[in-house]
Amino acid sequence: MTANDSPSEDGTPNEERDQSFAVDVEDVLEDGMLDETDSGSQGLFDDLLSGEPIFENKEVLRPSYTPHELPHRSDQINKMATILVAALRGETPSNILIYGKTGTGKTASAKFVSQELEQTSKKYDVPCEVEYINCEVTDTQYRVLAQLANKFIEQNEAHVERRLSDLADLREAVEEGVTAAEATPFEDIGGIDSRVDELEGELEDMEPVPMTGWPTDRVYKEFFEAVDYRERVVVIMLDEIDKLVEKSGDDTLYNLSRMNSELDNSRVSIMGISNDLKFTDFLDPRVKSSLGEEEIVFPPYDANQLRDILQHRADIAFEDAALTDDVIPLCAAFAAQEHGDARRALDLLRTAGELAERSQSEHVDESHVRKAQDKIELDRVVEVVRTLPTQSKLVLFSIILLEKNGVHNVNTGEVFNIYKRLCEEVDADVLTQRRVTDLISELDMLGIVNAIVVSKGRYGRTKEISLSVPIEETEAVLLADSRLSEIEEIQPFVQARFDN
DNA sequence: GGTCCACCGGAAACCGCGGAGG
DNA sequence: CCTCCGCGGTTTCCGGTGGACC
Repeated sequence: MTANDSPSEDGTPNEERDQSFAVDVEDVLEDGMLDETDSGSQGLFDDLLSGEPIFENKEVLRPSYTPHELPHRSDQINKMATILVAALRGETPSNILIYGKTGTGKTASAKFVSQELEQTSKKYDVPCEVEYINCEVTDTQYRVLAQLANKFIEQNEAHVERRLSDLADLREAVEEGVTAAEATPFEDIGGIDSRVDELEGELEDMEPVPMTGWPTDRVYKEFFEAVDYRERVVVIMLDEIDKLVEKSGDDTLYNLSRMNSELDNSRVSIMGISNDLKFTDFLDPRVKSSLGEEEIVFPPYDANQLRDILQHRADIAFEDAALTDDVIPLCAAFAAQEHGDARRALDLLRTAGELAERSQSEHVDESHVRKAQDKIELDRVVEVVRTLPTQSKLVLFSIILLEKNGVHNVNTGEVFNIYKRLCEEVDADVLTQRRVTDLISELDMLGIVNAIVVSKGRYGRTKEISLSVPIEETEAVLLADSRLSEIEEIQPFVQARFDN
């Protein structure tokens, strides 16, 4: 449905704000209930606000939420920690490559570990930083480098400004009579001033990299210098790293992985996160070996593990006793069928809760979960159909027209005839039957239609095609396409053909 | 058993397009 | 700037096929 529900792993850093916001909403809910009993007047929203609230904090169920505990991932987390602890000793940690399908907790675990790492580094005052980049959003070498460069330039600026204010304090102290030599390495105020000038000069040089326009090697140089500006260990987290390689090759990774040999002050370590287990096949062997020094695999969750995860989050997300007992096992079972995707399971649970809320029932029960499953499935289909290429839409529409006229298990020939006529109607070029059979097979792969080859003996051999999605909704989506919306007159034609 | 329908699906050629490279 | 190459989508060509019917 909306963009919010799309399964993107965007790392929006405003969870805390969202949570506090969610709490405010709950407060409003309470107030609303009181007001209603007082005044007795029924406004538009009063109905919706009345009744028991089901959610206590819905944000916990959203994909962007980073949990503080990740059940069944302690092995992976510990392994990451044992590798990254080198950073806290000032050594370079090995590069890490993390594999796992969507919704197996890769990003969440990695973010959790990096938060811990940064906190610990502050505690012991070891300079160590983690930079997160989502390569699906930042998908070219230039953008990756520019983003990193700007992050570090910004930090360096802050660092220099801090030093400047320290020096200003010091200058004051010296003027008040403390001998400079006692407190500082500077001999007198003149020494401090010249150091201030020096730093201000450096500050001048730190300009951010523009989002476009520079040659890539200049951006690289800029990034390199920003990182090497002072002593530290930097962990670069590249999420969806397979997307980056797919779209812009392995140059970026090559450059990043050989940086260490040229850096004087700092150390860089790369942490790649990939959905695709085989993506290293496309890499330069040198990059492959340096990047995959350590590999961590995140296997899909099974139904029991999913149940733990859901239980864990549901405790926070829902009001006490808002869920009936079978809700969580059912969500877990559904999601386990879908390759153990935890995000999917959480989505299901949240949608079930929303449906319950909307229908104003006091509990979330099994029926809501089933409805939620249907709704998510429908949303998926709508999305797939909506983004289909025009030719495929025409083919699908032909099948729908036939189906609507009571022809089930249509064969390729019939579909092709209708399709041809449709093409004339909307002024699209007509593809060959050969090609149309391929399109039908694609629709089959997407689960929109079901096509099996059957032999009708004497009367040939063909695909029997039947629709496997709800007719009305799908048709509505197709008609929403500007090119297909003009079709209306085709109905009599199908009828005529059918009469033959 | 042979025929033959009506399409399947592999192979290869073709065609426009965009991007790398001269 | 032009040229060439690779690529995805498409067309052309064609051999293949399971089983109802003769």
